[in-house]
Amino acid sequence: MRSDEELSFIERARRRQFVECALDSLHEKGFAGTSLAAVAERAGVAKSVVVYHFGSKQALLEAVVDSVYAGAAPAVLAAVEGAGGPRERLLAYVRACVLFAADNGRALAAVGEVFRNLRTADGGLRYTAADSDALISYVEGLLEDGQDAGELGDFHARTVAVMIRASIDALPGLFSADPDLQGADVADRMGDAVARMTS
Amino acid sequence: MRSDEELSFIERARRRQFVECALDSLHEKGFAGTSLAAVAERAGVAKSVVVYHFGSKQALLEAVVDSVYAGAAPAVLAAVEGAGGPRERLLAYVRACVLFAADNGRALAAVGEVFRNLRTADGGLRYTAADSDALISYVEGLLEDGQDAGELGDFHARTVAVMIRASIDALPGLFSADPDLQGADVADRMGDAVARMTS
DNA sequence: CAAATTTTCGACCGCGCGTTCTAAAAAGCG
DNA sequence: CGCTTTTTAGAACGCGCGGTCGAAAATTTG
Repeated sequence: MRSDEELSFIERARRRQFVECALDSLHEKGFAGTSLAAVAERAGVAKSVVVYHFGSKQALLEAVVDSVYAGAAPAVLAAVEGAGGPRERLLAYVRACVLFAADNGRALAAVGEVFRNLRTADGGLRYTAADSDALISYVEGLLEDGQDAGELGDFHARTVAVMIRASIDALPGLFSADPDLQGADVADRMGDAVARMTS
Repeated sequence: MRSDEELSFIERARRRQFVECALDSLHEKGFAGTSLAAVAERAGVAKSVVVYHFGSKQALLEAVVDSVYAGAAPAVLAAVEGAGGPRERLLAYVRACVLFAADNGRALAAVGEVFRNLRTADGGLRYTAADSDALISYVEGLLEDGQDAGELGDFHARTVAVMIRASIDALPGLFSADPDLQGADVADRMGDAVARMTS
């Protein structure tokens, strides 16, 4: 199976299943509570089966991260591409992130657990500041585009980008604290705040 | 020693020492890497000594949280109390938080580790959404005071409060990613952004 | 159907964890 | 000084972890 570059249909299904179980466990029991045994039990298999399909716990958790990003990125990028000017692109980005978070709180919370806790064998964090930096820099670019086009005001783009990303990262906690919150309402309010901050 | 309500001088020194070691370990090795053995090794004692003084690992980590908050709260509250009107109080709050974060990155990062990872015996998080809620609600109060006084604009106070707190919580990462950052500069820029967002 | 391959199970390994315990050392004290 | 209390070191505990292994089961293939 390692000899083949592509994964069989069954193999992909198994991986999806285990990623889903790991995602649930991360959300409910946190990083420390998400052992291979816990994931295997949710899937109803022996834990050696999980190792067989992923090779290691680290690979499983990286697959969780990749899986969530593969779902989020297209939705957000499509929204940005579909917007008119720089200002609209920024607001579309924020809105798309909020709406995604409203529907995918579990997934984002799980990714956060992995991001903050997964470490490589040498003891360093698997996902570093450089990874968050990519997201911040993207927002910073949107802001600078707006400033260059004269659509946005004169502010420190990097600082505002950090604040916007921090606000987005706080969304899973916001939605889980108050399940009655409507994604569209939060998107409106946060969009309004971002518009004020950048005008 | 349990019989006495107050702790002896030596006892308090030991506790301070172990809290400091735990704080360093949390910052450098993260929550999972901060075992009783790791803390004891930093302090140069047997791990049973740490247990002797704190009773359990959970109590030690709670002492870390209390210690940091005991340092931060007075500084921030004093700054807010010293400011004139509601608007100035809000900006003083933000500035004080940024300046504290600039000088206490390790401590805040350590508290964050405990906050997000420490769980009680039943598996639930030791520090819940209710704890963060207290901080958010405090900011929300500052915002509403400003709105009632006509000094701040018409925005959704809760949402903006969440965004401000999220931005503050992101500060340790910001400062550790770029050690050359000056606290006063960041305070100016973030204060400016908050002023825009709330005017 | 039989051989070959993929997948699963469950036992097992070494390790580090939080905690407990005992006995010795250190410190306080009349 | 001797007695008591506080503090320390270090061994031991049960446990769950990530990961390995060999054999059985299931599936694919000729």
